[in-house]
Amino acid sequence: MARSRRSPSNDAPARGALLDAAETLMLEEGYAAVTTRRVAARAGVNNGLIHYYFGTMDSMFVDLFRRSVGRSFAQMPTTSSTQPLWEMWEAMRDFSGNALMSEFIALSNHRPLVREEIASQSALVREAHVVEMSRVLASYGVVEPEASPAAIGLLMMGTARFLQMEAAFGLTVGHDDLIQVIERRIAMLEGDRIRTA
Amino acid sequence: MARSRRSPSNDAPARGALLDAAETLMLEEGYAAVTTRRVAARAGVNNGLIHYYFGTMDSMFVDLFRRSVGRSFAQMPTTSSTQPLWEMWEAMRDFSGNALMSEFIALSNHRPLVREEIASQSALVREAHVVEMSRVLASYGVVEPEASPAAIGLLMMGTARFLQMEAAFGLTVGHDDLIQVIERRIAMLEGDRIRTA
DNA sequence: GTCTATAGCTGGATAGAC
DNA sequence: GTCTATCCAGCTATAGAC
Repeated sequence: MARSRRSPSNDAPARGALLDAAETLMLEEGYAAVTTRRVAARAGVNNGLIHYYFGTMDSMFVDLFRRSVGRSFAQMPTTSSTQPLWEMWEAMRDFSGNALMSEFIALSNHRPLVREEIASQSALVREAHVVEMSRVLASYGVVEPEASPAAIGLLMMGTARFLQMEAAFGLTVGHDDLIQVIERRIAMLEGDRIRTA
Repeated sequence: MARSRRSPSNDAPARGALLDAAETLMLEEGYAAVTTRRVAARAGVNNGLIHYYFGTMDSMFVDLFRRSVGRSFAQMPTTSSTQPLWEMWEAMRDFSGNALMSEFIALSNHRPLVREEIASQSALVREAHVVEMSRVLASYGVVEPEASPAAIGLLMMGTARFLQMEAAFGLTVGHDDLIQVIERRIAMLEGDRIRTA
């Protein structure tokens, strides 16, 4: 397949390096540290290149967010999983994108473009979650209305995020208790977690 | 009681006006909008005054956070509440400090002083929550280990925060479902919510 | 206490050489 | 594509007049 010659190219090494640098900075020092100069320095290129590839910083943030969402989608448990609930729960808990997401949310407060992107992408992600959760619960014979698939998904997601956020501040009181409550429920449906690794 | 003459005074009108202005800016446009110039402009004073009262911006953020935590403490359900769980749940849900808290968390990522302050204050707040929750559950005869007081508190808090965050992006799928799940549990212990107003 | 003025820095963005 | 050089805006913080 012949390489198209449109400029600027979408898969140039420097472009990816810039996104990587921006993501690392965002995780390590917060979004306020993501400036043209610092991103470029970490990527080992000149800051002018950011505008060459992305136009504006707004646009770079949007591209970075899209890349991150794409990854989390690719990581979602497949239909053929043997323990889909366990896998969802683990994905929600250890997904390092949680920290990144917190930064994007704060960022969206003063960058309308980022805000719109988060809103639309999040709606898609949640829709996919609900579809998957409904399928899984139906297969286990769980019926409403004790808790709808959407509610269960929200509960797991909210808990995972909150625990992670607290832990980042050294707060862990009650964490193990809450994790056990949730995992006991999961185990009732699909048994103890089978370690694959 | 004679007014002490230490300078700068802690209850000067300008000082409070500056904190109010900073809080409003933080909520409306995110912490990045909280600069000396913008805060001073909104408070209707000169930006030099910020350094006069607080020294540095770091220090101003810490003072602002303390004030906010103090308020949320004052708002906590009292021991004599007739429906303490309902009141806690409502305080967790509509407390506008939730939005402010998100900003402080993001801010803490690159301001060590703010980070330490949040960590220590949050530990105190959670401790108070657990004590209160234990007392309430014990009075209802709820026993462990189905769910410890700390776990229940975490679950409510995490859910309240997550729902509010999602709602800020226009995401409300499954929210009513989840709220009902939680409120049904509360109602099992202390009956339907009695409207006081 | 509150102001003006300013020093000194860092940021986003662009023009143009290579 | 990648660089150097540069413009202009906005920031924190301080000095000193009132």
